[in-house]
Amino acid sequence: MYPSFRQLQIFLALADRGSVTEAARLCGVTQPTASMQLKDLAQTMGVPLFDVIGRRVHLTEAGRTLATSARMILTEWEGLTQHMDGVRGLTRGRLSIAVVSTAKYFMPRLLASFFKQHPDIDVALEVLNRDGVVARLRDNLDDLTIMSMPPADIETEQASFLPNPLVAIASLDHPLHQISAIPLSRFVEDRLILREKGSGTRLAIDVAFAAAGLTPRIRLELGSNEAIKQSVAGGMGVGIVSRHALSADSAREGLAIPAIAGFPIETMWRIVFLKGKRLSPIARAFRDHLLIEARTILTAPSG
Amino acid sequence: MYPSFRQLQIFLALADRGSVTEAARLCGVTQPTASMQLKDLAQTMGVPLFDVIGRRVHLTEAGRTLATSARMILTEWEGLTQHMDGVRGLTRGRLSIAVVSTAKYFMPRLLASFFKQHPDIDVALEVLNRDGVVARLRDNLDDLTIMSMPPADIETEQASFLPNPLVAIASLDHPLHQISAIPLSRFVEDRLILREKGSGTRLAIDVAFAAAGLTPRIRLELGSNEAIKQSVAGGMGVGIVSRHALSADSAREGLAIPAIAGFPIETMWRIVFLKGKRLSPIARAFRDHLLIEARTILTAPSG
DNA sequence: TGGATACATAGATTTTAATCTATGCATTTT
DNA sequence: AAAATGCATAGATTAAAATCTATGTATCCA
Repeated sequence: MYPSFRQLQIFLALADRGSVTEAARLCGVTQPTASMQLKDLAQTMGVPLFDVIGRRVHLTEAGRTLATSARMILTEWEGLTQHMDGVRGLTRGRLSIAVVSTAKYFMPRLLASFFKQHPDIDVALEVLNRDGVVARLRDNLDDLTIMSMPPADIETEQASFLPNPLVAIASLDHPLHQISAIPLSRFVEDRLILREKGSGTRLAIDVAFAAAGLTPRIRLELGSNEAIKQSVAGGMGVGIVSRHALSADSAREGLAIPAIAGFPIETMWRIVFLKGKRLSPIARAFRDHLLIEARTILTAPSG
Repeated sequence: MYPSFRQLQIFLALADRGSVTEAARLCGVTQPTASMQLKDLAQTMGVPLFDVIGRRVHLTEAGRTLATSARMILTEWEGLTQHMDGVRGLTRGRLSIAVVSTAKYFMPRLLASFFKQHPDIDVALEVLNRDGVVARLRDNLDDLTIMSMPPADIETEQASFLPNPLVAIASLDHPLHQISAIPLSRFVEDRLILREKGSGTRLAIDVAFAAAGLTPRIRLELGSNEAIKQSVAGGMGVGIVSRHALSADSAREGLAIPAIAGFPIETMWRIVFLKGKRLSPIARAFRDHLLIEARTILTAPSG
């Protein structure tokens, strides 16, 4: 029913060279082997592919047709294996990552350094809030996902690669700054400006407060860190964001970080993927890149 | 190094159905067999092609790439086998024939009746003088050749399918017509108008004359039967042509056939091909057609 | 007419391919 | 928790694939 790729290869060699012996040599087999394979192939096709007149081999019409198809098939396979070699060798391929919104502040720099090492790789970076990322994780839509609060109801493999401290922020003129060591109980007297439920930041905050036996009172629930910073700087209240959401000189943004007991809330950025998933070589390379380089790159002068 | 077509087939089934068990059923094998084949294929590629999360199968990026190539390869093969089935079933294909120039008078009718039975067949009909046909025969450029005088220095297979009588012709007012039984010796007193050396007609004439211990004296040597007929009708002398070159009513062309001893020179139209050549199914069909139908068709009212 | 060349076949061997049944393990559903 | 579903592995069997050496036969060339 089907030929073997080897048979096609030998047949193509025959078509090119016009000689069974030559074809055999080209394919690294003995002449009888090639002869046999060609015979089998002809039988598979059910039509004579060539005839031998004297010591010369002539392809039949059917043989020429087969040669064309065989060439196409082997070329296709050749291209595919080269592509796969590239993937294995990390010179090309596609890397798809879903990250939680706060990660957008540092992922670009990590990606940039990865690009330098693997210039031909395509990266698709999906930025969503935690719920969105978890949904993609569940459906196995990405090579890797990045978040701080992996879901407990899905079996995953995880690797931490960077601290993700959540800090309290207040406007520069907020009364909180007059106190030097602020107890958490004092802090929660204010109603807070926080990320929405469904965000990782919010989940971490809720978990931390619950552990202290407290529930935060919410003034404003916002879908973006920028919106929170703007609101806090505008004097609408105190908030909590990841330190990564703040620039190195937060005062310039009109924000200060009061020293509050229990802060920063220490979480970690994690690489997360479904348990049992076999990472592609590229994904593995990127994971290793994060594990090894994240601290270095993000504490360098430019970061 | 190479996969098997079967593996590609199973993998495509997997890609379509998203389940190993389904793919196995589709390909008519047990689940473990499919599982094994897929594993082998992945190993051949050197890259994971899919991962199993829970009871769901997800193709990897590499898997999708392979699926595309596999689909192309199997489609190509599918098309090819259909084509070959057509060739085997004589519904399509190409038939290449080289015929000696005199055969052009009757080949069209034989081809027409063959077309009726095999309408999708392409025919390439090459018309040359005998030397040209022999050259093509030697190089095995055609499925079949048609001639009366096969070369003796090439080993060929032959089959006669039709008489090819060579007749003497003279103009209607030629003095030869006053004689009732013309001896050959009288005939050769005239200088003759004949086909060129290298034509089959000429060769047959030379052979026949040599057998009678005579050599024809040549007045005019022409490359076409039509030219000979015109010259003879114009009174330039007597000639010899195949009866096939004459219409049923030769008088209308200004020609008569004097009754000369030794005429007509009886030769046969032959199907000729190199010994050892394996005829394509179409060529075989056409050969059979000639052997069976030639007399019938050419003696029918229209011929 | 030898000698060289080229394809085919025969016979044998070794490998590997393809497949099965049985079973294990994880996940999903009831 | 039990039943059902789905993939993987183990172990075994059978088939056939791929290959070799040796040999036969036809052809071409000098």
